[in-house]
Amino acid sequence: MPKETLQKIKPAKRDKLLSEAARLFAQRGYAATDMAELASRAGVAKGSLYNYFESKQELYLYVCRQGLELSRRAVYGGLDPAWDVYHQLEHIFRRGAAFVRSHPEYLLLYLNVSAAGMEPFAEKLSRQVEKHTADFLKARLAEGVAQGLVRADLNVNQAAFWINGLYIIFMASLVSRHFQIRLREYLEIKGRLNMRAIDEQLTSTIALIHSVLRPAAPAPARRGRR
Amino acid sequence: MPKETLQKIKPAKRDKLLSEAARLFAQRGYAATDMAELASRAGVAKGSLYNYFESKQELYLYVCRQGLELSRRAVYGGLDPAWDVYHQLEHIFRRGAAFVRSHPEYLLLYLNVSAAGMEPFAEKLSRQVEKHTADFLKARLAEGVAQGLVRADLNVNQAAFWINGLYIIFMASLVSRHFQIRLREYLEIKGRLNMRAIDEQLTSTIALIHSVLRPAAPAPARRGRR
Amino acid sequence: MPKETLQKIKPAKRDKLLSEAARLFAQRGYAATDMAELASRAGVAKGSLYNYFESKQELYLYVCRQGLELSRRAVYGGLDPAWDVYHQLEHIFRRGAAFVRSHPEYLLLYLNVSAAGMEPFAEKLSRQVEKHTADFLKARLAEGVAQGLVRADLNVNQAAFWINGLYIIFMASLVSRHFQIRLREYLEIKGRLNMRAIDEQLTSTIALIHSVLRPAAPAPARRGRR
Amino acid sequence: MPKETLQKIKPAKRDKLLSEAARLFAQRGYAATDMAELASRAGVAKGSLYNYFESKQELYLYVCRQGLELSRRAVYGGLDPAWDVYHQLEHIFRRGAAFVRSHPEYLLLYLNVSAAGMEPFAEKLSRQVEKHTADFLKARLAEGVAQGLVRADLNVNQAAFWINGLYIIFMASLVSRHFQIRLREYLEIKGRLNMRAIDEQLTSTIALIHSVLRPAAPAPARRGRR
DNA sequence: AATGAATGAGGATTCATTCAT
DNA sequence: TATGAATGAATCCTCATTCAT
Repeated sequence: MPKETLQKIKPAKRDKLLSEAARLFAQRGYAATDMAELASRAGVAKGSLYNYFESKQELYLYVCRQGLELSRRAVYGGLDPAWDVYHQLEHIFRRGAAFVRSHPEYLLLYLNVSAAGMEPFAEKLSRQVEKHTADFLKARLAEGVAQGLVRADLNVNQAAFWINGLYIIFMASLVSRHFQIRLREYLEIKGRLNMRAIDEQLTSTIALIHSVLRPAAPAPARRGRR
Repeated sequence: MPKETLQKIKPAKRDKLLSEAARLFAQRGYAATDMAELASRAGVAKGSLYNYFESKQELYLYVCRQGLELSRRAVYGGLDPAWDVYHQLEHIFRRGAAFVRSHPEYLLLYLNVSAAGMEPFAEKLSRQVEKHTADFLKARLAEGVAQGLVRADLNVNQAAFWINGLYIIFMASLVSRHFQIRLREYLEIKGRLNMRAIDEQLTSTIALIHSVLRPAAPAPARRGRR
Repeated sequence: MPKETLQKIKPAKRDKLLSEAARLFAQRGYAATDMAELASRAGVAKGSLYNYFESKQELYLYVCRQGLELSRRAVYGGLDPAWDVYHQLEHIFRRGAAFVRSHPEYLLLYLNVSAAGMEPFAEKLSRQVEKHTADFLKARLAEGVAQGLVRADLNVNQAAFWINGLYIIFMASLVSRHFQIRLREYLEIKGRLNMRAIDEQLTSTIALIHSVLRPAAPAPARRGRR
Repeated sequence: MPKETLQKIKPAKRDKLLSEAARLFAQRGYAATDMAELASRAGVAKGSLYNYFESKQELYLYVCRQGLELSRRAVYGGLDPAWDVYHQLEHIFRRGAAFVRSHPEYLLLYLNVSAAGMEPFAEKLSRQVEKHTADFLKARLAEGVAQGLVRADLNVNQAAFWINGLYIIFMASLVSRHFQIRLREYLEIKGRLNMRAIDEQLTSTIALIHSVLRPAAPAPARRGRR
């Protein structure tokens, strides 16, 4: 979607441009981001932006898509298909949190697509963004069911839906001011939001998912477990 | 925070203004909302807006706070403190969904506070918004634990955190284009998002919460525990 | 020129209004003075201003004229026609300085008539303002000449012109920020502008005028003076 | 202080802009000057003004400073340091009058700095404006004293102060409506203000200065004093 | 291909004045 | 007569985009 010119410039320049764009859009939001400021931060002439992209919108879309790509690579990279559902889920949550901490801009961009006035972007991005994770989660859950690791009566789609829901809320709590404040209010954290608190919360969320997915304890042996 | 003049105008006019403001801000977002258009939609002169509010910001804040108030009344109204946790939770989810369906604007405003560039608003609104629900959920859960209706080993704060997280994601799915698309993707809904689908999802989310909170059930011996 | 209504209100109220108007117009200038703020400072409803005056312009003119009246009374009051030119001139300079110090607003209004964009006001005020002083000075100088106190070859009109010029510059130095800065630069005053410095300057200005008006020393006795 | 962009445009365009700005600001005053109108008069887009200057204020300051520069060059240009005080003073008065007649806008801008509400500009401009002339006048007078051309008992600072005062009033009479009216009133000029009248007045003002500065003249014994 | 000056629609806010109460 | 809410023209400034160099 960007012009071919974008491919012709030095990769370092392109990367600088795209990462500054991601940072700025994430920080200010789409409307409040100034193309002139973006150009100057990226060390590029204002006019050049329009040599690379048709418009601010196109640039924004491209940055979002690229962020999605990066996020995916970071989160799904190193994932071994041989692992069981639980292992894979935990991997995703932990890698996701790590990536979001080092690159908050991409999650902020994601959250922004649900903001008011961003519908045109949602139309173009949302399905593409969600499909991958939805398919992945559903597949893992189905496998889990098949392997007897997951309750057989689970509604796989719904489970994927709320597992991802928890993921979103959790990640949002790491980057969005609002969700940070919310987290602190719920968890009654007074001082700084330290990594330990986050980690505990992460662990507990994963445990929650486990406890819901796990097949009901075998009927005859209800006693004596744990 | 609004000027006193706001209190002196005819309630019908004020209500019209505030509801149009909520609608417009929710639809377009803060930055993209034009005060002139708002004025004309509200049937008021542009200058009059500034007789009522110091600035666009103040108006926005007021509309958000008012939306919060309305939402609370709608959601918590009719709630009987004698009900048990599960009943109360279900009431809130169902009333919440109903209110959000009839007044999507207020949830959209809520979602917007977490958007990029809205940090100044988050600082002023978020705690105020979240505290009420957080306190309510924690109190109900604690009661539930005391009554033996909820697992004794539950971390109440964390539980409140993710219950509300599910609530947010669910409600967002009713109003935000992005979350609608996401819902349809996860639940594989092809046609229109009908009320039945929503209701099923609601029911299943409530069931999920039940299943997590419920004490591990020693089937034969429900009596006599604790 | 103001509406009759102005005469019907309580004198205290009217005085308050006019003095606040003078202060505000003097401080901010015509354009930057806000009728609403003026009303509120004067303890009067905004609408009432328009019951008393047709327009901001009319109010401004009235305030200027009233200031002129007050200034005159203050400056020319207590002046004894029996005094000689020099005595009368000194009286005027000293009374002028005293009045300007206690009511800077009126001199500021005067200075403002010469500002850009104030031509419509100049057309209506300037002659009226200047005529009185011009006539007075010329008459005194002519008398002085007739009495042999003033050089017979004096061009009375020109002398009146520059005597008043010195008066204006001097008084301006007491109230206008620009002329204050100028005074301090010329007189090399570092600290605060104290009353003594002002008084010295006043005395020296009067001496200057004396020295110019005084008839040339009698030819035969050039030696031995001073 | 202006943006670098200003230096990069065609000089003709820049000159046109600055001279139109000077004219308009001088005519209307700071507050009443409309940036849009200025732009259109200068044959420039509104937005371009903001490519050259941060704000209306900055533009105004720049125009004033530039006017000061031009005035100085016009007035002090062609002045021979070998001339005596009187010659130099006369040069300055005559050149000043000529410049003010051909470029009234700059003197109007100067006068405006002393208007109400212009204090922020006075703080930034006044000392800079006055220092040069003050220093010049004092230096010339001191030289005059040293050369025996000026009364030894002269208070140089005060003399410089009122000589410049007369200069200001005189020049103001050429450009400000108010001071024009005042001049006509004092000098009883009925018809148009012709150049002859101005010139006479100029000559007489210079004569006045001479008469005050000149050492008391012991006619027979000019030699041998001090 | 890169640059950055030029453009002008757009948008928040102010304020003199009007007018219904 | 007093009031102050209502009005909308006016004004500063921003910013995406274009285009000449």
